[in-house]
Amino acid sequence: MPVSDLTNSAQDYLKLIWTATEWSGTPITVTVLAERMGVRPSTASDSIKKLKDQGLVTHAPYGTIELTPAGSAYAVDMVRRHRLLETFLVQVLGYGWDEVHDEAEVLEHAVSDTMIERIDQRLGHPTRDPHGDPIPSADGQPHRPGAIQLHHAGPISEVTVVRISDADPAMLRYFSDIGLTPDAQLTIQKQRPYTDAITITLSGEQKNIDLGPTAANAIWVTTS
Amino acid sequence: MPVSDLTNSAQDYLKLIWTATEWSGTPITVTVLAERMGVRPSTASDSIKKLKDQGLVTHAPYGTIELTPAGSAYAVDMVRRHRLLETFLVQVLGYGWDEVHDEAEVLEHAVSDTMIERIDQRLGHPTRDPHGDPIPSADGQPHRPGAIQLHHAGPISEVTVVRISDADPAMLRYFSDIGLTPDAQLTIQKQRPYTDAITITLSGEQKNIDLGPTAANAIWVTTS
DNA sequence: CATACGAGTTCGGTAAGACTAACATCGAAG
DNA sequence: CTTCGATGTTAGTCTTACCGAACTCGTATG
Repeated sequence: MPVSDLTNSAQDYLKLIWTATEWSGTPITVTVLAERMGVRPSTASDSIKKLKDQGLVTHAPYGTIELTPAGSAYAVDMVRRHRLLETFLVQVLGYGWDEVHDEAEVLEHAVSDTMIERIDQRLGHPTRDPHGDPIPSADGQPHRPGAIQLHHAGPISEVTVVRISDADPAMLRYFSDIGLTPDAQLTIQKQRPYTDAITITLSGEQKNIDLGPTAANAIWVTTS
Repeated sequence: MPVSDLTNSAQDYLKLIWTATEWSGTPITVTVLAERMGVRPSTASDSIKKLKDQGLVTHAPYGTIELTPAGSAYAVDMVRRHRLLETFLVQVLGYGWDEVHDEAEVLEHAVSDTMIERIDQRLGHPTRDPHGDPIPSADGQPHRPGAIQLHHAGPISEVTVVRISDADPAMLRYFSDIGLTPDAQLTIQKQRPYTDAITITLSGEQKNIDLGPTAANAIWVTTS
């Protein structure tokens, strides 16, 4: 049963539940789901019930939301579509990495399986999208278990940027400007106590950069 | 007001009304509209009423359907989207000309104006799609007034194929196989009386090809 | 350990777009 | 000039996805 059997809305919910737990293990709540989907909690609650009836999520009233294997498979398929499209837009149509998210958000529901395969082929089966997020292969889903948010990394360490959340285009443009992209190396200078600000230096430069909590939470790094 | 302000359904109706009169001057009827949209006449009738309320078509009950200038502008925009996408799929993703119609039908509602412009640029501002249909420029709509259906061309004439309707993929594959594509030259050998069949020869070959009325109506030619 | 408050749910209601069934109109043929 | 069949319209219903309002759960705090 192809992912196109689901309504666009169901595809969005599944993808969102999956991505919410991709980098942080905490399961998502109805309220957060509603916020990210731009709908009221009552709507999200309704939708979850429908997904449950279809066997795509498990959810006891007032309890946590988890994907079933079937739901997870659909979610991974949507994530694959989204990230392949983002990569395609950047590499073939000259988009900037800050412009692709919204376009891919719409396209992922519209393109056929055939088109996704041809895009994958045309791009040479890429494994990461422009933000560093892994592109699941046609079957299973990979993961990058070692990564943590910059915000939670200890001081002093030399780290490598693994992925940057694609949620905020303006923030992405700023990161572009200062050279902060996936695979960049950086040093965490200090974490001031009682501040959420964090100071970093990019490898090869000596300029200090202060990042607030929003930015520091959007950047995932690894110490390897 | 961009075309994306309309519902997908409204976009489809306008495009269909426009394309129905692009090559033959006769205005479309509710029943034909319903058939081509794959809906019941009652649904088409409802929809036309809504389009009328929005000032996009003129329509007296039981009367003919015509686009207003505003409706026509939206329609041309949709046609441009469709044909640019078809061209893009063939040239960039290696689709066959018989595969692109359905994919473009969905994508035309999903891609942004920005993406359409980048595709246009990437393709070098093409003027005809893979089936020979003219691609309207960003503003006005062109036409190819001299063209007539092969079915209505007199005998003996040497003619040039201008466009081939993209409605039937199987038929397109057959045309491909025998080398019948836009810009092909052909001679009409004879029109048998009391038959809808027509016999043609492609330039440079001597094999006779018989075409039934469906095929002969899908091919538009010019004598120039 | 009671309760208040935030999180979650349930319950009508709306809008778009589709359907079926029943009704209205037009026009051609007798 | 009437009638009948094809074409078109109206009315009522369904589904999906959303909303607001009112209700319920459960836990953190006083």
